[in-house]
Amino acid sequence: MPELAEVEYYRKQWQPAISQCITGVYLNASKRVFRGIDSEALRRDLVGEAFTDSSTHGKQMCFRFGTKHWLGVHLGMTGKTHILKPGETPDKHDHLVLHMSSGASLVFTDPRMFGRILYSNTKGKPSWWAMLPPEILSTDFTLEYLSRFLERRRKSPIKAVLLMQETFPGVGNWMADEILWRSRIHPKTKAGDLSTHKRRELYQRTQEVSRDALEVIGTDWSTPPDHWLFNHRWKDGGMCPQTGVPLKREQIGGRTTCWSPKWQSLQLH
DNA sequence: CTATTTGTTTATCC
DNA sequence: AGGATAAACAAATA
Repeated sequence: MPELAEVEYYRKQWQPAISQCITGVYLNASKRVFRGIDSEALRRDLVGEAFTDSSTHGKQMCFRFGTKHWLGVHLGMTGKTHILKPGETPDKHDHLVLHMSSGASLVFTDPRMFGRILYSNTKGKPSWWAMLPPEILSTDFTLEYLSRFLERRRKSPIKAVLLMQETFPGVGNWMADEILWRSRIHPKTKAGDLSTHKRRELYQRTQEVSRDALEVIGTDWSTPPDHWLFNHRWKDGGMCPQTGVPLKREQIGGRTTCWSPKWQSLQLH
């Protein structure tokens, strides 16, 4: 499920264990979520270290232990984090379990295993945590920056462009649809065909949807209000909250896309 | 049985 | 070279 707000929600799930020490690490190195990393080092080095910090960047999470242990968690399509109370046992898809000094355990679970664990033992930020694009709500995410990217991806449908993490870190399928609906832009519009006005609209709605999502979902996973597209977009038969007309659903940019005909008009150059 | 899934990486073609 | 597109990954759910 995870886009930027859901990722923020899942980051917070481990917070009750902040400042506790790791007393043991359970993992199964053969699971796909550990692809490309030294999971044996992770298991060996983390024991005895204290949980010192956590943060997110788009869909990436970073948990710090001591001063030089960096644990990256990407939730993929079905990843989750939660805490196991003392005495509770992990289930089939709990791929990483950190036993803490309180007796509780920090768990990363992911049935589909599109998620990924990263680990570095370095004094400063590892590259996977340092080499990241500007966040959508940062001051470096400007209209000019956004416009340059739209020009570079001018031949692609705007829906596909919004899903590109190199410039829209944390935007996923539902956020992209919400942004385009609020901007009144048809998802099939080529990125290069957006007028100056529509580019500004897209910029402002992208920041707005990020803020709204963090406030409503990122805080306590509340259900968004019915005046968002969110509650209407998931299955066939939904109605546009603005026009009352049935929403359309179709594959665009390889993903199921929902939009409101008439409300979102196709821009042509 | 089929089709679907809030994501990313890789291969292939242009 | 860089961009566009589709397939692959894997398991649950309807």
